[in-house]
Amino acid sequence: MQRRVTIEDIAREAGVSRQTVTRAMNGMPRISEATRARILEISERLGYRPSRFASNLARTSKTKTIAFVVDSFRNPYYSELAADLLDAASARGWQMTIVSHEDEPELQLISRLANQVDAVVGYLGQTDEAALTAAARGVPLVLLGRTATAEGLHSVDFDFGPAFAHLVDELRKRGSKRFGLLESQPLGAVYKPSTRRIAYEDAVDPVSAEAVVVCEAPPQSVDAGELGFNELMDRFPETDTVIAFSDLMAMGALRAAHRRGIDVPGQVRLVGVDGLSLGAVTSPALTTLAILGTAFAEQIADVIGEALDGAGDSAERRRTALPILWRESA
Amino acid sequence: MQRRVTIEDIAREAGVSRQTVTRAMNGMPRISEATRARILEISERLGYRPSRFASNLARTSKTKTIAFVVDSFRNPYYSELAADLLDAASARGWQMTIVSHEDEPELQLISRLANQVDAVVGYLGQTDEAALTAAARGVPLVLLGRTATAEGLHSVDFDFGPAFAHLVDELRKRGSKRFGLLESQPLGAVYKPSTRRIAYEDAVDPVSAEAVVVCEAPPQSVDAGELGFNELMDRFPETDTVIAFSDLMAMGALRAAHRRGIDVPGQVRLVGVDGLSLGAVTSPALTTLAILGTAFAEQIADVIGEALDGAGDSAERRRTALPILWRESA
DNA sequence: CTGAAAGCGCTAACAA
DNA sequence: TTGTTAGCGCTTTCAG
Repeated sequence: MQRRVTIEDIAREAGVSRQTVTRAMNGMPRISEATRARILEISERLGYRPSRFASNLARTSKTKTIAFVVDSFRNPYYSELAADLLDAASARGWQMTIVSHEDEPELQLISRLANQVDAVVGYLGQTDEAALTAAARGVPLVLLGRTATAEGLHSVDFDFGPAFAHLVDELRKRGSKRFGLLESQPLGAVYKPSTRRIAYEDAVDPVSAEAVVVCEAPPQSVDAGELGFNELMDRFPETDTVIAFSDLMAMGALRAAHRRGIDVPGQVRLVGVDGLSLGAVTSPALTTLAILGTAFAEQIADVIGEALDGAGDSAERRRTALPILWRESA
Repeated sequence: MQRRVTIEDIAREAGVSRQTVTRAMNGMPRISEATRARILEISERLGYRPSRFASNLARTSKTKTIAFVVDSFRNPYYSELAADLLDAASARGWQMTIVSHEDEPELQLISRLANQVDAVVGYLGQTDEAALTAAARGVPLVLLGRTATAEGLHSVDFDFGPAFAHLVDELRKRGSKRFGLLESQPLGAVYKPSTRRIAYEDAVDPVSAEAVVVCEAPPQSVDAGELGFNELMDRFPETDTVIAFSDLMAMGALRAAHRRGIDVPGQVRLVGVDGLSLGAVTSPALTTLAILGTAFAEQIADVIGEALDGAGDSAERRRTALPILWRESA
């Protein structure tokens, strides 16, 4: 392996000091155009590449980088959230790197990230909070979609309770009587009702609370939604309003409805959860309980900001409200 | 601003040397469990956060970070490409940061990135190659969707010529006679036929070559596709095969076809370009000239890899083939 | 098992 | 306009 070309080499070649090279390279003042041009020419000839670690170490204002961890980046929910977060991050002058942890064990991923970024945010599944904190080795961690309890752990969670209560209320005003629910479940896992489901059951009448289908195949997918909708309508034909726990599933339900000749929203109203922009291009466009959007991303960014500044003692914990995005399907 | 807590502070507090602290923090051997535990406790109490710049500077194997620059991350084409690229990057042990350049001038963005990452790859619009190279200050640049000519600039371009020839050929075999084309154009820009259009015109018969609609409103959008399809069918009712220059436009065309009661592929065959996974969930599913996929991402990653290793002298330039993804719409 | 010394490559502050 | 002197905070030899 070749020794790296440093400013030292350029300085020697040009017969100037390292400082002069720095000035030339970074477009700083107090240097003559002639020497700058000469140095630039030499650095190119020598194949010089600055070391960002060295420069950031020496520099007073260091660039902040945060890592956003998702399950799979192919899920539009994550990519849209990433887009929102990216905007919020660059508005604050941060870099954001996106990491998907397909196979790598979560704790290992976190400790790897810990010496590459200044904060880690994402949907982390690991429930042992002490282990998470330990793996982060002092780097702030912001958990999404759950509420942290351990000291020093930050989190932004959703307020599903009020959201479902409000949604069901509004739907009733529009004539909904019998609700049905489409939930999905990771393949082969032991079923455990989600916080969403619990919030939903609190919001609807007892009969509706029974009409729940838990889709088995590929969770959160369009196919799961299609399968689930069919099963739901077979088992609970009275259903006049279907709530799917993700927009992708709702899209599958929409497709199933088309195929069965069920008019949406004429015969069955359909509501998703997530707020995917994709939901706007289906026909009919999808009404949804919107998680995504600038508000959520800004809130996350604020939490990160405080975590970055804070000495690490006080932990930020927020709960975010979910507005209803009325479109055509309900 | 507080002075930062360093290993020095911990060492002093613990009454050991800095090296011992390093050993404790990084889980290195040759240290007793007792002192490790004590040091970890102290570092937590003091709120120590390692400096990734210092550690990477001192470390022999540095982590590589590449930046992927896109127009807007809300376009599924870019987010799917990002996902592919992310896989290729993490397989190589690289970090990837995604940057969208909404307002920031491109050259400024590049020179900013130049001291934060080890390579920049993306769809860069700037045509002045010398300016690009200068802005990158020695950091390798990989241009996508165009072919670089200047020295030291890498690129991965598409081979539209053979792709369209092959596509048109295959479609003819399936009975297509009259082709129509949907292109889109940035709002308010002077129209300049794309390389895709030129390749297309070379592939079809003269009459078909006339049937081209350039959509004006939001380029590459579903709406543009819908508008364009309507105009195309009004002006060229003989058309039996529509090629849209992006999958999103094709999705809009599909919607328009449904609304006009035109059966796809029965009356009109429809083909998109991009290979979005989204195209698999429309009904009928979208046939497309696939850009996306592991092959493209791997090719890009290879180019980046060589750029990262290479002394910067030889430039890698590749052209990638586009396979046809036959689904239901054609 | 622990410590001392010597950098990693660059920039800030000052002096010339 | 240029050079000098100190670091930035950490890890890597190599001794002890």
